[in-house]
Amino acid sequence: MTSAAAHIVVIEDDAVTRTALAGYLETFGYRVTVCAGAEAAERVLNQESPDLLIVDINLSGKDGLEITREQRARSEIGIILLSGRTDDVDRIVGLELGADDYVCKPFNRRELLARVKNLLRRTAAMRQLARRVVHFAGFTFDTAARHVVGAGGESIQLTRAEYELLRAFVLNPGIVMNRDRLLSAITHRRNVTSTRTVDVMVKRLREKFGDDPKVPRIFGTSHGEGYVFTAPLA
Amino acid sequence: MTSAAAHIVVIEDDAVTRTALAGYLETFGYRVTVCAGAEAAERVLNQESPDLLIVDINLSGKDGLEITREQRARSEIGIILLSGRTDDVDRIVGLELGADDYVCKPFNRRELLARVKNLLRRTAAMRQLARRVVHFAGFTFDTAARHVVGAGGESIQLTRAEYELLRAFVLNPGIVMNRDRLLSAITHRRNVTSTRTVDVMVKRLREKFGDDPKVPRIFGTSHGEGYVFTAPLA
DNA sequence: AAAAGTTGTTACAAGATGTTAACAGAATAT
DNA sequence: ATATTCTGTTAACATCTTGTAACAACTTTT
Repeated sequence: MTSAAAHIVVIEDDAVTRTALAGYLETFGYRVTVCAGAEAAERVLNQESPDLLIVDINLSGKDGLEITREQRARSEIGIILLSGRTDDVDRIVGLELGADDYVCKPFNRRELLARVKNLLRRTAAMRQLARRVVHFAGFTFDTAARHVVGAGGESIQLTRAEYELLRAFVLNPGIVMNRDRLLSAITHRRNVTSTRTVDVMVKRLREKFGDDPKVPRIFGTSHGEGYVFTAPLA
Repeated sequence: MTSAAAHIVVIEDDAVTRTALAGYLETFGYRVTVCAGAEAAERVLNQESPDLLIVDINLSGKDGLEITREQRARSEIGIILLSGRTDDVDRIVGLELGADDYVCKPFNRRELLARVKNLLRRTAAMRQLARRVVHFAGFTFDTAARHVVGAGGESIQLTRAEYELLRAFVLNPGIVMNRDRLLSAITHRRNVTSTRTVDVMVKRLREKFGDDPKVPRIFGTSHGEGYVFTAPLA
């Protein structure tokens, strides 16, 4: 598995399937966001960069095929289509639009999980090959090398958790993230309860980046809500 | 897409299906090698590095699942299983062994083609890595000759285990691998107790490549999870 | 302004990794 | 065949990382 929990977005208008699917995937440590329709999903897809999309093909409004076409045009995100019908045409059209997989309902959960795992393994290589370097507040953050260089060229060493946290921040600039979400980004253990861990990690990041908690330039506090990455990304 | 035609190996004991499939794929410009069984296929797989494997699950002798297991243990080649039966168990086992897809006979040719295309797109990034000679951090690693040359042209001698470990790293850049996985890459024993062996091997690799564990440029540590290859591949 | 709740900071214990040394078995040379 | 060298593994201990508790400082609400 890759380090941080993979983020899976489920777009499904049937509430029962939606909830069951999300619950099942969550027990395997994935971060799951559920959407009832294309509109809600697009907000998520525009703000974040999920790793995998599971889409019902028969949605009211914009359907699964349309979503597949749009997403594939702009990203290499993994796409699994769900369908109630065993319809050859739908399946072939979906696959030809670039969906990676097509699963018919009622589907076997274990099978879907295996497909999710395999597809995440495939897309992980692609995601990592696209080396991303981010600049902010004079720092240079190489996400692939897990490495930060300061304004003066000095190397800043990050621990694993600090790296994951910083990555979560720069992937979601300007978005307030609550502690649960940040925690799921930095921890690999399942049975963790304390969200105060996040506070401590943020403090440690602030220390390494010289950010004053009273006047934060990079890691802002949103009282009662969580933290935000506020530095301009260059 | 890569410039050269993708190479697809079809392993299928039914001559009719085999020929039809090969002919169909060839009309789309793929290079296709057909094999009636596992033995013939292994000769091809050992000599060349095909891009995709289409395997019938019910072969006499070594079956498709066994082939899947073996191939997945040593490469990231794309694998599509074919089956005459609509058997949930077979399908799930196949997928859990790491097969990328599972298609039931009689299959729709157009559907299979779409799946082949999609899978080749996914594995393209990985095939890029499977090159014989890899450059990183000033070193040149010839995977076939098991030989490394440093920036100054000096030869760096690797032991078998070190070579296997380095190979596992280079094939999975930027992906955190846990000790079990790394261990299975360097050892072929079954009854392994301690995974600390990996730590020692990583230390020795770091020594030979001049990588400081406190500021790792090549072999990164992911606390609580494992190790990552973080050097940019050129 | 006091109360309630939230966040910042510090210190510490548990857990994980880095490193060295030692050793048995495998490979190689004599 | 025997001696020698090399390799992979294990154990032990030093060092680093991480999660948590406790309390101080701060913010919001009443």
